[in-house]
Amino acid sequence: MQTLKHSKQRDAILSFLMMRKDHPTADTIYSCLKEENPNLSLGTVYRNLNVLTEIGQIRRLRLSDGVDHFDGDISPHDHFLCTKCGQVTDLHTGRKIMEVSSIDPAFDGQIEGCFTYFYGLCGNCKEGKTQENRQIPG
Amino acid sequence: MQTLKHSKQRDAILSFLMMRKDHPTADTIYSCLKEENPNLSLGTVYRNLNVLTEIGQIRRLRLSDGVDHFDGDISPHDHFLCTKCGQVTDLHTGRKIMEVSSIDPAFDGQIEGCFTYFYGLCGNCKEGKTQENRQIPG
DNA sequence: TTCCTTGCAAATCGTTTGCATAATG
DNA sequence: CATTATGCAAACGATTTGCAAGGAA
Repeated sequence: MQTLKHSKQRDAILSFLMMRKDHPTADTIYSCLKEENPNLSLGTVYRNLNVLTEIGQIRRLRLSDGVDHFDGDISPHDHFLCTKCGQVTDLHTGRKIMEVSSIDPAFDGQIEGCFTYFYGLCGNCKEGKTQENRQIPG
Repeated sequence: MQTLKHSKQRDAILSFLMMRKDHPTADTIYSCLKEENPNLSLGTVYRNLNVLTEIGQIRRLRLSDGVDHFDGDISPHDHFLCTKCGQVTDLHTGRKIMEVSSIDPAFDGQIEGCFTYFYGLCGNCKEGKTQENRQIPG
């Protein structure tokens, strides 16, 4: 990989992501940051999101809506997807990979980690407060 | 949802998926089935994959390559993604949702289930037998 | 006959890329 | 100065959609 040079755009994207508790898409990031820097281009946002993901400073989430979401919190945690409103929230669990009680003995690879996506109804939807925007988990 | 009518195309897609032990994309399904039915169209494949997913007869997997994969095995099982060659394989674990040792007490939703994606090196890549096709898990 | 499904092609949408210019080290 | 990053617009690839015709209940 080539050496990284400093860039204001990348800094802005990273700090924006670290501030948010949700998981915005490239387009959301672009719209928000464009307010402060009207010259910002969408391609730059995508390029930097890829760089930041590659160097492990952010996490890319592929969820059921088919659009990439990004998470500025790279600490180990899982995600919860509401099957009704589509909202994605952090979910901190005590799970560790070793707690998996048994792994298929036929598996001959080497596990480095895992991501778990929980699904169900979020607090609001449980009480029927939101409009439908159904997502099929996967 | 509207009533489903029988269709040869949907049947073919479903039985094709149930036969495969891997997780083909819409395009792979299309190419394979087109050999037997040259009139088949890609749009039909996509439409039926959506229907089958909605009625729960197949599972859609969104993995790190950004293309949808489909799984004809809807029994509870997880998946393993090789970070080197990008291959996706089934991984049967003894995990049950209750084994999660603790859930964030701030979470006020209702969990119905979860999917776990493991990542690491598959058996072949562990031994350096494959060509690189790096995937970033997410 | 009614309504769902198909094939085809065009449209959509998220993401990537080429290129000339600007910024960084 | 050498190299990476940017903005812009065009290109791309996966998926969806409109429409007229075909097939199932």
